[in-house]
Amino acid sequence: MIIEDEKLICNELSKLLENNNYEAVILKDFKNALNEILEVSPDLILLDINIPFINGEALLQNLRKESNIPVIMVTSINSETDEALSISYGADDYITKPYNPNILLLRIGAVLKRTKTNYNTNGNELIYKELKFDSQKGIIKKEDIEIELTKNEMIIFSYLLNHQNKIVTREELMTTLWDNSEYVNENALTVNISRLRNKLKEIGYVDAIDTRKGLGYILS
Amino acid sequence: MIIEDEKLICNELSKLLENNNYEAVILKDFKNALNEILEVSPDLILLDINIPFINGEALLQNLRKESNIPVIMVTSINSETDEALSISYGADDYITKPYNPNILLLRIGAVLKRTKTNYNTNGNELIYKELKFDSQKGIIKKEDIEIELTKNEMIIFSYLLNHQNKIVTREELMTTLWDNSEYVNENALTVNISRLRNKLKEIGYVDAIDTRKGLGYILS
DNA sequence: ATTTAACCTTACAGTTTTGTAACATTGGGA
DNA sequence: TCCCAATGTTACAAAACTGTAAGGTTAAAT
Repeated sequence: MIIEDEKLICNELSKLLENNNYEAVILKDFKNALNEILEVSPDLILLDINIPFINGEALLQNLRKESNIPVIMVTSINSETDEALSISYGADDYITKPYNPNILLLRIGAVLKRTKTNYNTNGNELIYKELKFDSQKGIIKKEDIEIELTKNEMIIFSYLLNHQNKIVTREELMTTLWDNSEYVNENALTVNISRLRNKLKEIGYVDAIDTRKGLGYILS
Repeated sequence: MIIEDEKLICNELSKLLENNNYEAVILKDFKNALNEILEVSPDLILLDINIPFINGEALLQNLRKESNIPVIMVTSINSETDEALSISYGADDYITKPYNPNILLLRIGAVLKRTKTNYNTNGNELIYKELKFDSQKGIIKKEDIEIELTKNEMIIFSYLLNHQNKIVTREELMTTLWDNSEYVNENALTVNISRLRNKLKEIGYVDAIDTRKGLGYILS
């Protein structure tokens, strides 16, 4: 979605995007911008910071209260203040006019790539050696073999993956698993670790999770 | 982690970061960069593109084969070619020297914020109106109330959330749920949707998931 | 207004998940 | 070397999850 008041630039951008297999929508009603954005729910917004009737930064700030749709700010002036503000208000990137079309496309591609995790269910793959772990469905894939993890195993494995090569304390894991519930046996964690290890063993990862006695566990 | 050959800049950066509650590590052995990075497993890398013994772009390219650690490229020349290359090789952002310390900090903050989904188990929160959904643990929070979703409900709700305001076909959901398994009753989806709706109803979201007969479902 | 395919609800039983308990093992310090 | 706290394993029963079937409801098309 293009939010920009100069018709000429709008059309240019539109063509550029459509020539590159994006679907472009131009926001018409600046006064009703927020509603229109949420209605259309675009995959990405190109937002000019200087448009009549509305303050681009304020719009971004309001949008961020309701949505994480990626936003690339387009600024006329290469002002560091604008840049700083855009980023702190939640823009995903910014570019200054006049822009180089190729760079704009690269930036759009880069933003979409790094935000797609939030927009595409299949973007949840974490990689561990030869394994791919779909942290949404809790499925570990090794070539053609697939292993399903239970919810607890998923939580533990995700946590370890996200802290690869770092020691993770038992307490951290306890909190992550049972944060807000009543007391559970300390041993419940040990058992769940054991179960996870067994599943990893099935696909040849025998010592993936190492115990550091007195400290915690480490995935390496 | 700072990857930079000018000692002076290294120290400046180090101080700046530590004054702002980051932990800074300076890469020493440029020839063994990739191993050292993976060993240290930093939360973010500041990578100068022009360092001796190694080509910054090549390093980034190699790093990206093994890890998604966020990288901010630091370039001396404001060359559009560099910029374009960095982004296409997988840098998360870039900044040109001489940099404004405040902007560098903002950019670091922004990159960490948007990438933390992959690095921090608590970064998996999706927002839907007044609800927060932890898509990792499958917990929906509304103020102080919490509701737990089962694995199937999690998958459906995540998918709908990621396609908010868009019609999602039953087939899409079937594939997402049972992609690689044997045949399941068409009705199994209906039942799971029904269960999810009931849980949403418990916290006051009665018509959150709307049926578009013949087309699919829409979360709005 | 009627029809009918699409969708919903409920109950149920097979299966999986999970915390607990009881006992086994381990590794680091004294 | 011995000891013991920390960690592992196994079995088990309660609880949760999930697909199916059977029958009900709905809305779009004729």
